Amino acid sequence: MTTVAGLRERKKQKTKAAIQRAALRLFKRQGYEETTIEQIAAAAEISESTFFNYFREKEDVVIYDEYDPQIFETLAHGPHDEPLRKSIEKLLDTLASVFEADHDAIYERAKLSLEVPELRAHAWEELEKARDLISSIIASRTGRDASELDVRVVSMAFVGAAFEASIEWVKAGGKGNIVDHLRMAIEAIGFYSMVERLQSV
Amino acid sequence: MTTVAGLRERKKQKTKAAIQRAALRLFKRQGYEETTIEQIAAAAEISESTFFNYFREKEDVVIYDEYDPQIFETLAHGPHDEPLRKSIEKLLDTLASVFEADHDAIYERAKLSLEVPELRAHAWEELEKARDLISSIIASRTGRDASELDVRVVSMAFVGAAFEASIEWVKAGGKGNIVDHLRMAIEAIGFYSMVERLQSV
DNA sequence: CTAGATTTTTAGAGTTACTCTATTTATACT
DNA sequence: AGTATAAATAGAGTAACTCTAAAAATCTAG
Repeated sequence: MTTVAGLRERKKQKTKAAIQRAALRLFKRQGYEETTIEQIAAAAEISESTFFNYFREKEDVVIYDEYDPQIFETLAHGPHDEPLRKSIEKLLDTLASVFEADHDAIYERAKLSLEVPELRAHAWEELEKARDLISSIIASRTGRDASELDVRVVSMAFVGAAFEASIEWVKAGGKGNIVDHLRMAIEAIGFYSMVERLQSV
Repeated sequence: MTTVAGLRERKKQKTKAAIQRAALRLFKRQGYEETTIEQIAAAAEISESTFFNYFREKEDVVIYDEYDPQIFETLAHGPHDEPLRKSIEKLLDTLASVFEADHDAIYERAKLSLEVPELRAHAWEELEKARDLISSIIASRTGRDASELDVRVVSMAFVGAAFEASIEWVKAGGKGNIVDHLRMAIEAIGFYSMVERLQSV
């Protein structure tokens, strides 16, 4: 059935990546709002229709992250009985290596996401997905339900911390280690004791 | 100069409120995305151009909240030397009375803001304003700077808690007291001890 | 290798939110 | 009452999307 990864499938991935590259280049040169889909399509040598085959909307071309599945995997399918602190450390390591491997593109996308109001609003949506993921992890660690208010609130605090950390990183021009900011943010909210408190209820 | 509040000004407020009312009625009946500006304008008996005089974009008609200034006032200009817990309690009281006074309209708007993806993303933007406000309050109470990472992270946690609390409230169909949810959320993150920790640095 | 099935790309027409400019109408001030 | 100012409107234009139908590329079986 599937030939290792489907030749067709791989080609599609390449096209998608090419569109994103072309778009980001244009955004960097002339700004997000000033760049039209028409221009992106021309630069990527595809039709406008094809653009919308790959990305549901203009914003998606910035949001789309090929590494997301990898990070998701690390978080969702780690052993659920290891201490939370350890799982988080693993996550931070994964993040660090991803950021290192593709620093420039990630920075450009992060910068856009934070600076273009429209995109910033959208970025929040992504955070809600992250919150749900964290919630399910905390839930499985504490024997609570992921849908309970206090579990969600704690996850939200974590995700908010991550958001602020990335703002800090972008502010610093992508220099320095985002993971350090993240660690500091997690400290500031006392994340681990929040989770412990959940456990005892 | 200004005749008590400017007849012109009051008329504008009325028009704005009328447009919002017409829009919300249509949104409730046929959904947000299914309602066009043309329809709203017709229902409010104004031209499309006028709609855009009052609201920069369609989303604003849901986001716009006449009570915001009041809440802002309570938060920003309270005495900066009273204990934080007391300021927060004051805020919760203000919120409670606002919610009671205009329950239905507020509920409808909250429901829309959380259910329409486009609006939900926008709602986040509002939360960032709230975060900044909280940051400046915490800053003035702790002698820290509102722009520091840990101060922002703590404020973000608070705002995230408020967001989750309002989700809970909407989920419950607007029944029950949102302020109770909020209190519980603030407890869950250990907000007050977070702020104390900021103080001691 | 060829024919048919399937998937991908494309063209093009239509909708809607929003912008801009210019004109008309309503309100306030002397 | 007449003039300055502000608000409402018409109308033309742009760009992001949606939908439909057809063309082109790719895969699969015989």
